[in-house]
Amino acid sequence: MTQPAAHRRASIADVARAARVSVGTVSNVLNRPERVLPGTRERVEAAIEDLSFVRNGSARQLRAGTITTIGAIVLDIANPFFTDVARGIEERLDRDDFTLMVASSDDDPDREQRYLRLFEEHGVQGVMVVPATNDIDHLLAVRRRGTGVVLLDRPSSDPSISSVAVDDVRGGELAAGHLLDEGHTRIVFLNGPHTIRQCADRHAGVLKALVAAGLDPASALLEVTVTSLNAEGGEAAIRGLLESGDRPTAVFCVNDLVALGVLRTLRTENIAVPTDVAVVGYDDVAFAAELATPLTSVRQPTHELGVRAADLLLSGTDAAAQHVMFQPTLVVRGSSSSSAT
Amino acid sequence: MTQPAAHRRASIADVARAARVSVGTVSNVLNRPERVLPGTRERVEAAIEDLSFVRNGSARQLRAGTITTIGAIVLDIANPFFTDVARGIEERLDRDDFTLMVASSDDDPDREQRYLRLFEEHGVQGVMVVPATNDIDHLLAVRRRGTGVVLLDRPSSDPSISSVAVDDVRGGELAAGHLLDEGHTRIVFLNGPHTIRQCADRHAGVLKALVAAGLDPASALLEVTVTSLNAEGGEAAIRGLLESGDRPTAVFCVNDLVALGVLRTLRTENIAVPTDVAVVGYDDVAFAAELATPLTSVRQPTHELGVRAADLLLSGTDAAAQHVMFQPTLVVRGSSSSSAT
DNA sequence: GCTACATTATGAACCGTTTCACGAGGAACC
DNA sequence: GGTTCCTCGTGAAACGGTTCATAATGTAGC
Repeated sequence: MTQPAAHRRASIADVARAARVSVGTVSNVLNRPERVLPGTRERVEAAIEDLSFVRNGSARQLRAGTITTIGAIVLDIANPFFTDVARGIEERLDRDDFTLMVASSDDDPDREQRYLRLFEEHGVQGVMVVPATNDIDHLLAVRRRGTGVVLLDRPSSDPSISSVAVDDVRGGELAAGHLLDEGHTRIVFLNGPHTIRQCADRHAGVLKALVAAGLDPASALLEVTVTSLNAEGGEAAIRGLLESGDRPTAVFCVNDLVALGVLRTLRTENIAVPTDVAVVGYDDVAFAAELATPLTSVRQPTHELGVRAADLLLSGTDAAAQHVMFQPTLVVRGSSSSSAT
Repeated sequence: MTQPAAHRRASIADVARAARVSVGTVSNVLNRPERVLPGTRERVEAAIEDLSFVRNGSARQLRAGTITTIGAIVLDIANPFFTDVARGIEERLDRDDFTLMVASSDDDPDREQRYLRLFEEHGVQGVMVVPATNDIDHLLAVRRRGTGVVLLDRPSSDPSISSVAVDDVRGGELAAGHLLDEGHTRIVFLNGPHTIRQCADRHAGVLKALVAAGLDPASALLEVTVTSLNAEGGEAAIRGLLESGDRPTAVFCVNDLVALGVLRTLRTENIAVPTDVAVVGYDDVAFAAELATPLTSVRQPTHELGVRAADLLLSGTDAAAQHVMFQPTLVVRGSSSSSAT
């Protein structure tokens, strides 16, 4: 039995040698088995097995060109919103036998760039990105070079790039409007940085609601930027507010994880929800309804978002870009209204 | 201005031509800029910009050999347990400037194979896998061919493959033991299929606790296999039990998502927790403490699990395999004990 | 026996990088 | 002025597949 050189993966040439055929034949066995005589095929297959040969994807792709993989870059892989979207994407891709690779940018433009570059250099068919910054020039460049790009959870400002988003202005408006309806006259908004479009939009929505109610945003709104968009960030933010003596009566959180941190803190501080402080979240994650004080939240069609995004990427490499905008809905629960179910 | 051929990405040769240098020089500008005279370098950089050249990752890798990426294959990307682990992995990889690609197998051995193959063919330095089956021969084969493999959340039965796991037998024992301590004499265990090692192990732990308490498992334990390991699966399972008239007094759920579904259902059915039914979950996800009835759960050091796994993969390609086993702890809350805080 | 035509197998060209031995042109030194 | 060293830049040889024109072989038909 011929041994391959130690520590070197067997190549197609090794297989060819072992099976006493040419490399072309091995390649045919791999890609168009019907073209090779059963006897030869078996010999080749035996050699493959014997040498435990694995195709070199880089070489294959270098010559063949394409690959049926698409990449997704989300802001935070630990955020249920994004993973729900990812499930939607996967579901759709599966139908066309595409595979999905997920990477997390952590809101860091550099990391986003790094992964984007990695995906592009490896020739994925397309990337779905939740951009960490407002500026999408780098994505336009990727698009121009021939890789499909779909913006996730963010309307596209450019006609050449498709996008699938949920109306965040409307979401902010729904949340703030609800709090105002409940009689609050001042809202604390625990938001992320405005460099994240969703955050800026939700802020705009809040303003819209305040103005519609005839309030002056300067006094009726306090926006606090949380350090990280998760429970720890929410906890730190609300704790900061409480310690400064500025106890809010209504808190709108940019996502449910932040809201979770807020609820947790309010409970340990024995502050009643919604009597003393009303809380509204965003995303309506699975556990929102089951919390100690069920969380009022803005629901987004996450799964559908992912499915649709994958749809756009698969269907139209050449077709004109499409911009899909879903509408969010408000789910009122006990954390913001004592009259809620 | 020279235009590259339509629909063909610019290659290093195009750049060389445009900058009137050799391909070797372009490569040097890309990889060891200090070796080329500033003037030439600038000319090359201008050409790169001009042609919006992007390295072909396949070609690069084909020649250069390695790549600083590692792949992770988890059972369910929407499960917080796995994404928390992924965060841990990322944190560790970042320190060494490695990148992480995550894929989700959905408990499907075929999908696991597909992604494993994809990762291996593309020459990742290593893969971290939560295997969907008991049989890990395919992983051994990958390891033998030179790609690093670390088993995630699953003790390795093979000396050549490192693993990082949490003692699931102990976890099952803790959960069941606690329920028995609370006075229950019959436990319903909503478990996943035993083909998933974690499920089989937790079951073994439950048995151990029952036997230690002098009970006969045949009558003191009812194991129900849930269709999917999430809230919907939990809801369906408990609903099935209730409709069959077999109302349990103590339910142990294989993870917190399943427990969430159970709690949700019990609440809509107006069944009191823990008075009528005690519930224990597994994973101690972030929201467990904040639920309407705070959920008793088995806590696993998820983040640490990920960090340690990445550690093993990065440190020891050649070093002997290591098997790390963490111990879980039980966090008692209101869902299982009226005396809990 | 000769041509015509499938059917299989072959081997070289090619994909786009990196790497490396080598050459050209100075500078430095004796 | 000749030798030695350096600094830059060159060009061709890999890397490991796929593809395609071509060769070898066999079969049919006349």
